[in-house]
Amino acid sequence: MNRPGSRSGTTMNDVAAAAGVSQATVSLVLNDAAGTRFSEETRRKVHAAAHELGYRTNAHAKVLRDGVAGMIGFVGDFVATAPFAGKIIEGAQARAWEAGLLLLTVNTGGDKALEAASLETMLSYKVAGVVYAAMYHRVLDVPDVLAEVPAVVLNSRDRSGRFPSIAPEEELGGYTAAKRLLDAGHRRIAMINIGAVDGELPAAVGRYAGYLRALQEAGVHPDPALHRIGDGHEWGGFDNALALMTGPQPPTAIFCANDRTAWGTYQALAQLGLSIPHDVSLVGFDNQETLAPHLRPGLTTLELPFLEMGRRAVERLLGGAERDGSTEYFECPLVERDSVAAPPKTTSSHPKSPNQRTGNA
Amino acid sequence: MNRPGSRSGTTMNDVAAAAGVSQATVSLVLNDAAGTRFSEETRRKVHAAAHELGYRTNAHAKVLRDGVAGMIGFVGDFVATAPFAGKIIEGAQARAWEAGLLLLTVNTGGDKALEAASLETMLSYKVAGVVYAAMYHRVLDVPDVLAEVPAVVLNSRDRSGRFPSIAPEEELGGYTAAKRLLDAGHRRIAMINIGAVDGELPAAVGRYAGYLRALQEAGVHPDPALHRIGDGHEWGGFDNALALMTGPQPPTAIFCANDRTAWGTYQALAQLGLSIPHDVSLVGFDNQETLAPHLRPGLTTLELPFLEMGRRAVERLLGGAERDGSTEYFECPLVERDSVAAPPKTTSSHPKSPNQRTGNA
DNA sequence: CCGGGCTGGTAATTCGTATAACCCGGCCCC
DNA sequence: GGGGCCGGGTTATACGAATTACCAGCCCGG
Repeated sequence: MNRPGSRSGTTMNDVAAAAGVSQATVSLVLNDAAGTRFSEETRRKVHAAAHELGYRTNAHAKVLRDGVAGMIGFVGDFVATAPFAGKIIEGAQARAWEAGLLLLTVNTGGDKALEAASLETMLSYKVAGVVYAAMYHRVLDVPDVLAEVPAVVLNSRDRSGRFPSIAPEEELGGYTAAKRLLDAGHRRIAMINIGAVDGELPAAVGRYAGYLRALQEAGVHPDPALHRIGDGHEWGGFDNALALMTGPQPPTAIFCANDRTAWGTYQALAQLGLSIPHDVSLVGFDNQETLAPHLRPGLTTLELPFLEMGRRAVERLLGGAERDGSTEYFECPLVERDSVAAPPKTTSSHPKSPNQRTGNA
Repeated sequence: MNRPGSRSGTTMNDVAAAAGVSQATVSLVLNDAAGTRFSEETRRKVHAAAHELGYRTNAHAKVLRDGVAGMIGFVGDFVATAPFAGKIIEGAQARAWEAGLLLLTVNTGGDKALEAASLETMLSYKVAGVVYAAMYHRVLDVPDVLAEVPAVVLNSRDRSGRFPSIAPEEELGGYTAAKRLLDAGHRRIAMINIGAVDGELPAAVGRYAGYLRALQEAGVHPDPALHRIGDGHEWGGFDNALALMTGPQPPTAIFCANDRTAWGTYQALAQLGLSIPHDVSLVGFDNQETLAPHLRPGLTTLELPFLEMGRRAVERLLGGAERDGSTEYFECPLVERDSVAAPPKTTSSHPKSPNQRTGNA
């Protein structure tokens, strides 16, 4: 009764006994090992016995012998919890499964002790690699222990440059957003940011840089008064939108550096009686699926390609330890909805264009 | 080079050699095995060597011997992806970790083949049990293979009654929601449901039943015209709210059977120029964290206790295979915000109450 | 009649850990 | 002075699967 493994289920020995062959034969037959020959009769008996007894291979025994496990560790700070980032896990898991691997996930909630302990456990399970994921894009310090195993940093960058990283291409995203508004004809384009542009938030810094580049490329001189720092939440959008639209020279379009900020902006514009996109055009960022498609009108925004990023993280892990520490950037595609239109013709305080259409109200 | 396990890291034998003792001694010392005696000197040497060499136990070898692994399987349909249900994983993981266990998670996305395959893999890893989770509360069929291992159904109920299940207490939730509105003084209380009440959606059926019970208990005769079936999304809320409020006898309060429906209702009411909670009071359901707290005004709603449910699922798994197939229901606490007030005094089309306050506009 | 090759399989070993069984020297006690 | 016992370890084995080396026939050619 105290014998370990007493409830371990059917083993190869049981199958061998039932089929009247040796354990080695069972192993070779079931694995269809190359370069071996067994009679059809024997194969049949083995398969029949295995099926009969409900044989299932003991993964631990296999790993112990082979030295490599069929699991990948996935540790994140709040990834499983973050409302929109579940996709990142989904992508990682999908790719892992294609390679026949399972994901060992831990959500540390920012607890460094838990993080360290779970990494230890993962390593003791001989995971084939570890994906170290962050809820939001930042520069972070990777635990040293990860040097012992293939590891990649996901949705962030490794400060030390030791590990390959995967992150969204923020600057291009900002550029795309601003360009979309420029292409629609806007010239006074505000941006409500989600953090300081001299801080450590690549999203805030990059998206702003892209916004500036687009403006300059279009020959529009950026007005500092049109760039405002929000908090990344509704209030940041609400307050800043209110301030912008009631200011001396209100913009005709606003680039909100994330969707929640955009939501706050919707609410502020509604309060002011301004319509989207007729009076003001809007572009968001994140394509938060519980939000962006459901706003009225639907929010045109940029999508964080979490699914692909998750996939790629595992892909890179599997591709061997290319210990190059390079960062791979993922483009954020523009998702068109209905929050962008041409600027209103009436508010044109700078009648620049000579051949202005004969405007009927 | 082809030797398996060549990169397997330090083993107990290495430690034993370094410390000048036998492998058994290392095992006994490191595990602090009861009933054994070793000199302090030996213990020190062993620990020193282990630390020196960076020894880490090989979990697979241990499991192989002991027969039971330190992992719990977690398979869900869309749980990892669903925006609000990440908490369910978080809770499960937290409880598992307290028991020193890791979660092996798979998100099947509804793919039955993937589900079967990953369950096989989990079982081959000798998981201590499996949590079978569903994105939304329903009655489902559990794969037979789960009978081989402790298993519990999470956020749904097992049709066969073989497995313990954990689900939210929908009826009480509906009752609480309606009672909150009754207590605020409302008598014409509508409900916009998220599905048919004769269907297989316990949330729709249960919440409606609770709503009815609260009304009847308060002596309010339910008006069938005030119960409407939506689709669970914004449009269901929008359309039905519009219909309700423009009907012959509009309600003074609406119970929306989920938060997204409530959001649609907000939008409809805004369009009609009605204010919440002054003109109409609202109660939602789900306490979706990306939505409910951010609406204006904040939505009073019922919270699905996912964190606790996740915890409890693992707890029940660990508590041994109480193969009782009973369902354990979790109460949904009311989360007060600002969408409920007393009914407007002016619209009282049924002057029932004799001592009506002298209403000033 | 002997050797070689082929067919169809088996015995033995390995992975890393836990643990039951055992062993040896010294001390105490009768 | 011998047996018991205790402190301080060691030896051996099992867990389940994969794999290498080997083995027993049998056939065929020279």
